[in-house]
Amino acid sequence: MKSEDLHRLVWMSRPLMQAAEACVEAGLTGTGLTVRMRAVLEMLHRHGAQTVPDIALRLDIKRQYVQVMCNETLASGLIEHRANPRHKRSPILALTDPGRALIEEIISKELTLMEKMGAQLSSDDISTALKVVLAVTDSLKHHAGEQP
Amino acid sequence: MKSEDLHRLVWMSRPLMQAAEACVEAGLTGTGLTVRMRAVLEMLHRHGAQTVPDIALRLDIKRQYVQVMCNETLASGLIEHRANPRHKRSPILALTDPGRALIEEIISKELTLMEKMGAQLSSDDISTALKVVLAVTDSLKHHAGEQP
DNA sequence: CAAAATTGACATTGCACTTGTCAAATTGAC
DNA sequence: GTCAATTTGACAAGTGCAATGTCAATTTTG
Repeated sequence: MKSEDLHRLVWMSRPLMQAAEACVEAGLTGTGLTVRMRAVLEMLHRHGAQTVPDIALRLDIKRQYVQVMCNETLASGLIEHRANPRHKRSPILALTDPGRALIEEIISKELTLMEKMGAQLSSDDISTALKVVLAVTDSLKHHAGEQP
Repeated sequence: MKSEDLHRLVWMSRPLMQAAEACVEAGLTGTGLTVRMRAVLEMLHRHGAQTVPDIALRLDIKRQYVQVMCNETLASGLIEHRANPRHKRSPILALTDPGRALIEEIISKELTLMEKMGAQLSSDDISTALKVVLAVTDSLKHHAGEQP
């Protein structure tokens, strides 16, 4: 039945996330990257150069922690400071060439894995699943927002 | 495209989980229950009376932590010890009447919420999404298991 | 029966993130 | 332009979930 399936789907999110993070972590061995650093690189790759508070907004975690993540990544030389015309105190973070090469390689490797994993699933089913998950996440967020 | 959708789906697991846990937590206010205690009650409700190590296996977390969760729940009177014929040292945990009533009420409330949220989604889409998520979780687990 | 495994209890630790605070810099209202 | 409010980076402390390590009691197995 519909509600039971939805309930099961929602409660699968934790095992799914754990399995996903374990895989990502496994794919990172040898790169010297941590999962946190990967997240920073991906944000800059997907949404372009931006400041620490921008990333914090997108990841929905506190800017203080994102600062730590970014400082780590800066130390690795995979991202760098750029002058921010809109705010002298808050530099824009941008991928360096090695950083861009690395995150593109990582994402490409992950996509290859996704291809293998999705081999026995239809395109339609996958896009349906994505649609449902996006909708449910949105509903849950709105509901939790009203609740308190 | 297929792999990109799958990639996005996998990375939605964290936001989905966070939204879900926030909603569950919100639904628990007033019951005096914590999310951990709810998990214990649900295990006993779904899979019947069982021991701490059994629950740990099902939740895939270490028995030592499950022990703590269960001791908390025991203190609340929502579950109780039963003699274990197979192991004197390891009592079987069972729902008390208040415990059963409470977890059934909570799950029923959650299902009602799922009904509302799933109103604009088709039954087929939801069961497809569940199928995909289960398959992907399984694939990821197997992949991570081979990797090291 | 002796050795190995299971279990509950307790202590310690790690991790991911939050919260709080400060000072410097920036922005906005007037 | 001036001054209060906001933003930002840096640092310190705290929180919650869970892993890890260990011990003694018990149980299972060879």
